[in-house]
Amino acid sequence: MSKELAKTYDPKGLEDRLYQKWLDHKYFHAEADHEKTPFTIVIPPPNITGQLHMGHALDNTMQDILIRFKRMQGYNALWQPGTDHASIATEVKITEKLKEEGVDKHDLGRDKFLERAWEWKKEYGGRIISQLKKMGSSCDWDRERFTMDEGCNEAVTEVFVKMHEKGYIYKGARIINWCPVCNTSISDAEVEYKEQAGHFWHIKYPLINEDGVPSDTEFLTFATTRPETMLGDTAVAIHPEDERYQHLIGRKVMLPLMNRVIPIVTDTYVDREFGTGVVKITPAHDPNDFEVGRRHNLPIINVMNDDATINENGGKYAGMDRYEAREAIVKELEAMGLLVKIEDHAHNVGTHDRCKTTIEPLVKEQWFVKMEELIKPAREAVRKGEIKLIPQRMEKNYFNWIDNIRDWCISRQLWWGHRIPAYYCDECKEIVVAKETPKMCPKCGCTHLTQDPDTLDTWFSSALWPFETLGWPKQTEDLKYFYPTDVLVTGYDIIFFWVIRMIFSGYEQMGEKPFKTVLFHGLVRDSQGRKMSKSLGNGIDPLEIIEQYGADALRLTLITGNAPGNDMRFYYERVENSRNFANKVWNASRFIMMNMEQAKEKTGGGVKVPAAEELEPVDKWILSKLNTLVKDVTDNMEHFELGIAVQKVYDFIWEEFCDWYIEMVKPRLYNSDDATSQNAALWTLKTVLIDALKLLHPYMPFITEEIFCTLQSEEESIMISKWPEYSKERSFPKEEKDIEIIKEAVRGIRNVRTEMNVAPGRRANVYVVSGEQAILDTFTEGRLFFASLAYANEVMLQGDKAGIAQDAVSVVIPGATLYIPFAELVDIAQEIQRLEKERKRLQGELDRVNGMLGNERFISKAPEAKIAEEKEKLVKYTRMMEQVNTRLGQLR
RNA sequence: GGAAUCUUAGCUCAGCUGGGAGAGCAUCUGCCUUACAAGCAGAGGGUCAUAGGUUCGAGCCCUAUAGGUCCCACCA
Repeated sequence: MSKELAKTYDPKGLEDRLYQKWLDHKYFHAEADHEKTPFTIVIPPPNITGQLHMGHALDNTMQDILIRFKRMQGYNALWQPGTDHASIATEVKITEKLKEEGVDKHDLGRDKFLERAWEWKKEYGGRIISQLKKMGSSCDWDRERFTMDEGCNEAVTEVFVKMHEKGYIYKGARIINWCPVCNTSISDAEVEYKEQAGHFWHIKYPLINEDGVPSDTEFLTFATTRPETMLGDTAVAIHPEDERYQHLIGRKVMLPLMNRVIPIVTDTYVDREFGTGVVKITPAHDPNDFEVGRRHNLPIINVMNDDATINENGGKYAGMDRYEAREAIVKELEAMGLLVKIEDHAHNVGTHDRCKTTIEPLVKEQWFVKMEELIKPAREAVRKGEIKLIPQRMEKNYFNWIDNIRDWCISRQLWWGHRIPAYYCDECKEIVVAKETPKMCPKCGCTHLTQDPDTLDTWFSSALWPFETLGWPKQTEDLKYFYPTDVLVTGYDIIFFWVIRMIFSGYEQMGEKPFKTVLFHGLVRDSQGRKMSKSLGNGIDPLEIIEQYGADALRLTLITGNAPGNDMRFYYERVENSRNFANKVWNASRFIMMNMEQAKEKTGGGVKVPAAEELEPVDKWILSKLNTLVKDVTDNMEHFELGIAVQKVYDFIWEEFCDWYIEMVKPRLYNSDDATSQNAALWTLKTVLIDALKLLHPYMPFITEEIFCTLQSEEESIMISKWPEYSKERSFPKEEKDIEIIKEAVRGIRNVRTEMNVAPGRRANVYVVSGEQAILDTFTEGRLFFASLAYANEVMLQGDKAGIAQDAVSVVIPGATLYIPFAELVDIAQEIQRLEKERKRLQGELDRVNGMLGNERFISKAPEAKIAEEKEKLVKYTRMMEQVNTRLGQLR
C-alpha cells in the first residue's frame, strides 16, 4: 500500500514523469489574484534558432530557483515564457539553408522567404522550449509568447508610431555600421572590435601651386590604415594651431588617382602628436571623418557598394573588392612616387558580432531612435536604486554605456522581423508613419503608397518584452497585476543590447520600471576556462549531462561554487559530485522510510507527533540546527545568494543530518523495546527530512518531489507545499551545546584510535571523567549513541579516575577527560608525546586569547560581545590545559 | 587611453556587513559497519600575488606594483 523508493537513484526514470505531473496539475500556471502578492519573472526569450546550451541552463536554473522559492513562500509566482524571432540570426540560417538547396534568397522573393521562415519557426521554435522543460523549468507555458506573435506585433507598431510622433524616432542619412556579408546596417552594440595586424601606409599628396597645378616639390604626408578609402577623400585636415603647417592653411592638395583638388581644412579633431599631424578626410567611410565633414561642409563621396566592392565613384577601381583595390592603389601610388613608406601597425578593426566580417562604415539613410531624452529615466532609476543591479559593480558598465550613448540605428535590411510601419508616397515621396497602411497620401492624395522594405532591429521588440507579454498595449488585468516584474535574470553580456533598452522602454511606455532587480550571471566556460563555442567544439551539451546525471545534478552544479556575475568553469567531476549528493539524499530518505515501515509493522501505527518531553537532546539538537538553517537559507535566497544558500543545505544534509544525526539515532531505531524513544527519533527524522527537502526543492526539484510524494502520499506536491519558517519554539541552544560536546568527544576518540592503529572492530571501554554533573548528565543522555559512534564497549561516567588503568589513553575535551584503556598496552612515552602536542596546541590558543584580552586597546574598543566570546574561550582553554597537565603529571 | 575584475591548498573555486583560513576534486591511511564504496572514518597540504597604510584586529578596507581575464573607447 505504501510506496517505496527505488533501490538506486535513477533520475532518468523519474524526471519526465514528474514534469508531466506538474503540467497536468497546472502548478506552473498563475492568474491575477488580488488576495495574493505577485512575484513575476519574464524569461529572456531564447532564439528560435537556438539549441539549449549551458548559458540557457544556468540562466533558467537561477530563474526556476527563484520562482519555486517564491511560489512556496506563498507568492503568486509567474514565470512568463516565450521565444525571440532573432531577426538576423534566423535570417542568416535560413539563407544558408536555401543556399544549400541552390536557391538565392532574392530569387525566392520576400513573401516566399517569409513562408520559409515561419516554417522554420514552426519546426524549431518548439525545440528550445522542450529543452527548457527538461531542465525542470516551471514556466507558465499557457502564456507562452513569441516576439512576432500578433500581440507583440501590435506592441511594436504602437511604440514605433508613438515614438515617431514624439520625435524620438527619425529617419536620416548618418554614418552607420554596414555588414557587407549580411547586407544590412547594424547598431553600435553589434560591432565587436578586434585587434588585427595591419599596416600604416605613409602617403603624400602634392600641394596645389598658386597657378593651380600640382607641385613637384611640395607634398603633404600622412599615414593611413585604409588607403583604398582615399578614393572618397574630400579634404585633408590639420590642427589649427600646428606651427608646422600654418603656411598651408587655405591651400589645396591634389588627390592622386582621382585627380580631384581637395581643400586643407583645420580641425581640432586632429592630434598633432600622432603620425605626421595630417589626416586624410573621407566623410563617407569613417565616423570621425563624417563629423569633420559636417563641420566643414565637405561633400560626401561614397565609393563603395553594399558588398564592399568599389563603386562607380572609384574610377578605374570600380568593381574591385575593397582589399583588392587597396593593393592596386598602393601599387599605383608607389609607381607615382607618392608612397613614402609602409609600417607594421596593429589596430582595432570593427567586426560584425554575428558573422565576424569586417564592418564598413557607410553613410546611408536609416531609421534611428534618438537617445538623449529617452535614456534619462534609465540613468536615474539605477542611480537612485529604483532598479538594483546585482552584483553592484555592473552599474559601472551600465553608466559608462549610457553616458556615451549614441542614437540607435534600428532599421535592418532584412526580411525576417517587424516591418517598419512607414509608407512612402509613390508620387510625392511623402513619408507616412501609421499603424495601418494609409489609403492615400495626405499630402498629394495619391493612392499608391509603398511600405518601407526594412525591418526593425530584433532588440526593438525584445525591449518591450516585460510588458508586451503581459498584454500591452491593451490595459489588461495581468499587466496591472504582474507589472512591474520582480527580477530579471540574465548574462552580463547583454546588458547593452537588452537590459538598458528594456529599462528605458519600460519608463517610456509604461511610465514605470520593467523590473526591480537585475540578477546577472557570468559565462559558463569549459574546464580550461575557454568560452564554449561551436568552432572550438568544446561545448558541453546540457542535454547530455541531463541524460547521464539528471537535471537535478546539472542544476546543482551550475549554481554552486560561484558568485553572482562571475564566470564559471564546467567540468564533469563537479557534476559527479552533485549527482553523488542526490544519491546521498536518496539513500538517506530510503533509510528513513525503511525504518518507518519496520516500526509500523511492529507497532501497527504510523509515526506519531511526540510530546515535547519525549524528544531527546539529539532530536532537539538537529531540530534546532534545522531551524537556524531555515532562517539562514531563506535570508540568503532573499538576497539572491543562491549558491551560498544551497551550500548550507548541502552541508546540513550531508554532514549534520546523515553523518551525525542518522548515525546517532540508529541504536534507538534498532531497539523497538523503547517505543517512545523510537517514535521520537522517527518523527524527528521525518520532520527534518521534509523540511530539508523543501529547502532543497528549488534547486533540485525532481528528486525532492519524488521523495516527498513517496513519504507523504497525502500531499500533492512539494512544489506547492509551504516553505519552512524559523520558529522560536524550535530553538534549543542548550541541546546544541551539549551535542557539540559529545561530537567533540567522538571525534577525539576516533582520532586517537586512528592514530594508534586500533582496528575498528576492536571495542574498548570509555570512561568519561568530569567534576561537572552537567557534563556527566549530557553523556548519560547520549550514552547509547556515544557508545556506538566511539566504538565503545561500555561507557562509564565518573567524577574521578578511580579504577581506570594507569596506561589508559586519554582525550581532553572541554570540561571532561575521556580515558580508553586498551588491553595490551600503550607506549607511555608515545602517549606523553601525544599529550605534549595537544599541550602545545592549547598553549597557542591561550597565547592568542591572552594577547587579545591583555591588549588594553582591544578591551576599550572591541565590541562587548567579542570580548565576552574571547573570555569564554580563555576559560575553556585554561581548563583543558589543566586537564592535559594533570594527565601528563600522572603519566610521569 | 579609460573602467571593471581576478591573483586563497596540487587543480577548480567559495569566503555575504573586517573578529580564530573553507568546499569539491586530487593525494595518503584504514574500513564492503545491515541507507549509501556514487559510501564511511581519519590525515597531509595555504607568509590568502608583492610592498606599504588604516584599524585593538585585515583574505576582506585604502594606496602602489606585478601578472591574468574582460568590457568600453579608439589616433587617421
